[in-house]
Amino acid sequence: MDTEAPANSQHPEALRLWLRLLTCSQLIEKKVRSQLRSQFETTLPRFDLMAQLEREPQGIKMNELSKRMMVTGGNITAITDQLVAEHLVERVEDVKDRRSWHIQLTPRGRRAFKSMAMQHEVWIVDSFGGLSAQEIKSLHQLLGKVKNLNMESF
Amino acid sequence: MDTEAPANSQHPEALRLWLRLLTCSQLIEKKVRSQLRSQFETTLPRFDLMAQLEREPQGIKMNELSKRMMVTGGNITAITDQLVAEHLVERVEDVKDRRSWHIQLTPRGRRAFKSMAMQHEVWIVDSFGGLSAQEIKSLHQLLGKVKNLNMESF
DNA sequence: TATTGTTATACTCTATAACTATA
DNA sequence: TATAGTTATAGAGTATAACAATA
Repeated sequence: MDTEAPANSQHPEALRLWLRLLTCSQLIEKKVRSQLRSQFETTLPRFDLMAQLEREPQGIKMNELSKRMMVTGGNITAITDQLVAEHLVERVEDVKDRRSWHIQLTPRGRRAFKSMAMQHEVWIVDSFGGLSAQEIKSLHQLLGKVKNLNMESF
Repeated sequence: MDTEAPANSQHPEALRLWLRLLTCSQLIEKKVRSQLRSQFETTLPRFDLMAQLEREPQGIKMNELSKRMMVTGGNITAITDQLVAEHLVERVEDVKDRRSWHIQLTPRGRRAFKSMAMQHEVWIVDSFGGLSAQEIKSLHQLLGKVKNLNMESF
């Protein structure tokens, strides 16, 4: 694997970078989870699923949700069941393939998501509030490289 | 909260940055967790706890482990119990305060950690393998700002 | 046969709160 | 009273594998 790396030069730096990346995402994630719970009585995976649907009004198949959220299918069924029970999303039949569904936000789900998303945006903007527009851009770009590197093996 | 931010200018950028940060840490974390399980039959919190101890030969109190790992005390007890059962760490009495312990790696735990850490380093170096030393440094520095911003409110 | 989604299940991870013992 | 750690418990989050229906 690791043979091209210049002998033990940037290894400790990579480790420190990983620890810091993990700390950052944990700090923000904990904040988002606890706020979603206390303010909206919901969870991050449920919010994520609704966020996916909001961008695709025609709906998304279970399969595709599973890929995008990087979890296995059984979990998508469980989250969807909950949201259906609360009338926030619905399963719409696929006329061409009777095995699959298009999951869509209901009008109520759309309204609920909008009000959550507004607050969510405030939490996130706060989390990066000390960075300049340029710094945000740099971070985004650098993390783009990291993402591509690690998506390949996925 | 959000009043100083230049009106709706960098909000979408902050959101996109957060999604990308989360994706990156999830990709790497999934890889590390699954490798720790398949190669060493252990978990990330157990590895983390041992990593903390490795840097402090005199041992660390439960309390302090709880802060560093950002989880509540009951969980530290549970992880420690497991590692004690496998003779990888030990609880050493504190002569000055009979309520507390110093948790230390045993010699066996030290050996076990060393062999895991070598592999772990390879996984992490791979995860950032496409970045130059300069890019790693920039990322580390930018994430330092993010960390400080979000540690305050912690 | 392969694929879509479901069901059943088990385990990890975590927080909360009540508790014991020391300080 | 306050603090260090433990115990008990509940719920989130996830993966695996067997399954039914359809392709």
